[in-house]
Amino acid sequence: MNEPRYQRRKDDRPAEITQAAFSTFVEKGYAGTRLEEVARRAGVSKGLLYLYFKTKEELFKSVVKNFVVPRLHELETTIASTDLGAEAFLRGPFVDFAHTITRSPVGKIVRLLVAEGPKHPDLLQFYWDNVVSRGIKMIGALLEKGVAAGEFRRSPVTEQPLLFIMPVVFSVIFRLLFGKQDVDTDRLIDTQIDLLITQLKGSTK
Amino acid sequence: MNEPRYQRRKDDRPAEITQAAFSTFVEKGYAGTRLEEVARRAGVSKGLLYLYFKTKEELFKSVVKNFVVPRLHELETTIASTDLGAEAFLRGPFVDFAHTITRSPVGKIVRLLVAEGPKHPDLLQFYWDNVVSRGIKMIGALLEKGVAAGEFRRSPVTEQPLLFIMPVVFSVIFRLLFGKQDVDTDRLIDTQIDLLITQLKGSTK
DNA sequence: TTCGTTACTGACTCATTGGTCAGCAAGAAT
DNA sequence: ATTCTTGCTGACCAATGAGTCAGTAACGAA
Repeated sequence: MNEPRYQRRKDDRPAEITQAAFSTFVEKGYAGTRLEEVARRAGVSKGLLYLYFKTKEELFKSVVKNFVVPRLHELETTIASTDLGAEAFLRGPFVDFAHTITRSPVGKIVRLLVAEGPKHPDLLQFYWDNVVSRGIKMIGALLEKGVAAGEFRRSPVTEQPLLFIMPVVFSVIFRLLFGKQDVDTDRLIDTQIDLLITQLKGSTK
Repeated sequence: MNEPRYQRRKDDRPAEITQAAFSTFVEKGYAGTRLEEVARRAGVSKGLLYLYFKTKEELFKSVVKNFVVPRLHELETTIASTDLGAEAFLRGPFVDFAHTITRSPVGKIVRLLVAEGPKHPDLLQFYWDNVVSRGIKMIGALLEKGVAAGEFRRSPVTEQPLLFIMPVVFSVIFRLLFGKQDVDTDRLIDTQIDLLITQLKGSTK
C-alpha cells in the first residue's frame, strides 16, 4: 500500500555516492564539502555514506579514481590506436585534449589535488602511479616513435616529456584562479607545443 | 620585584604575528593552522591576534603581502639596475631566481594560494594585481628591451611572457607534490628558458 | 505469512576551533 | 605616589560537522 521509503540497491550506491561527491567537491572544494550534502544529493542518508566509505578521504580517493584516471585512459587508448604521426598527434588530439581538460570539471579535481595532496600522501602516491607517471611514459613513448620515424631529432626535449604536460597543468590551475582576467590559455598551450615541435624538428647541429 | 608578565610592544606585534603565521601556514596549510598555535609561536595570547587582524583570512593576506610580494620586488629592482642584456639576464639572475624560489618556503605559500584562492576572491585579486600582473609586465618589458637592442626578434613568444613564468610556477607546485619522485625541476626550467631564447634568437623567416 | 538478514535511517555525540569580551596590569602622565 | 590609558590576557561561547549506532524496514527465503 505505502510506497517503500527507500530501496535497497547495494550495487549502485557506491557509484551514485561517488558521482554526488564529485559534483560537490568540484563546487565546494574539499574542506567546504559537507558529507550531509553529498548524502542529500545522492538521495541517501549520511549514515549510509559510512557504510561504503570509511572516511571523507576515502570518498575523495574514489572520486579521483573514477573521474580523473579514466580521462588519461582515453588518451592512452587514442594514442595506441591512432595512425597519425607523432607531430600530427601532438598538434591534433593532444592539443584538443589539453584545451578540453582546461575547461572541464575534471580540471577542478586537479586543483583539489594540489590543495589537498600534502595532507594525503597515499593519494598523491596513487596519483603519481596512475596519472603522472603514466602520462610521462605516454608522451615519452610518443616522442620515441617520432624519433624512430625520423620525424624528430633527439634533444633535451625528447628527454623531458614534462615539457608537454606542463602547459596543460599550468593552464588548468591558472584558469581556475585567474579565469576572469581573460588570459588566453589555449594560445599558451598552442605556442608551447609549437615551440617544442619546432625544436624537435630543427636540424641536428 | 616580579618580572612583568608581558611587555607592550604595539609596533612590533603585527610583524611578529605575521612571521609566526607564515611558518605555521607553511607547515600546516591554511585549514590546518590553528590560530591558537600562531599565537603561541608569536608569544602572545590568542585574543591579541584579533586586535591586529580581524580574521584568519586577514592574517593570511598579511603573510602574502609581506613574504611573497617583496620577492617579486627584489627581482624588479635587480632588473631595473642590471646592465646585463636581456638574454644574459634571463639565463643568469632570472634562472637563479627560479631555482631558488622552487625550494623556498615562499613556494609553499604559492601552493596555499592555489588551494585557498577560490575561497578568497579579493586575495586572488590582490595577488593578481601585485604579483602576477606585475610579473608579466616585468618579463614583457625585458623582452621588449631585447627586441629594441636587436637581441631578439618578435614572435608569439614576445607576446606571451607567461611562457617564462609557467615553468617557475609549475616547478614550485610539482616539487611540493612529487618532490620525493626526484624530478629534476631545475633542468626543466633550464630547458624551457633555453628553448624560448633559441626561438627568440632564430632568424626571421 | 512469517521469519531472518541486512541495507538503510537519522538523531545523537563529541572534539574542534574561530571568534568574543570583561577584566587585568604595564607603563605613561601628572 | 596616584591616576589614567590601553595593550594584553585567557576563560568562554557558539557553531560546525565528522563520525556513530541503536533501531527500522525492505525483501528474499522458507
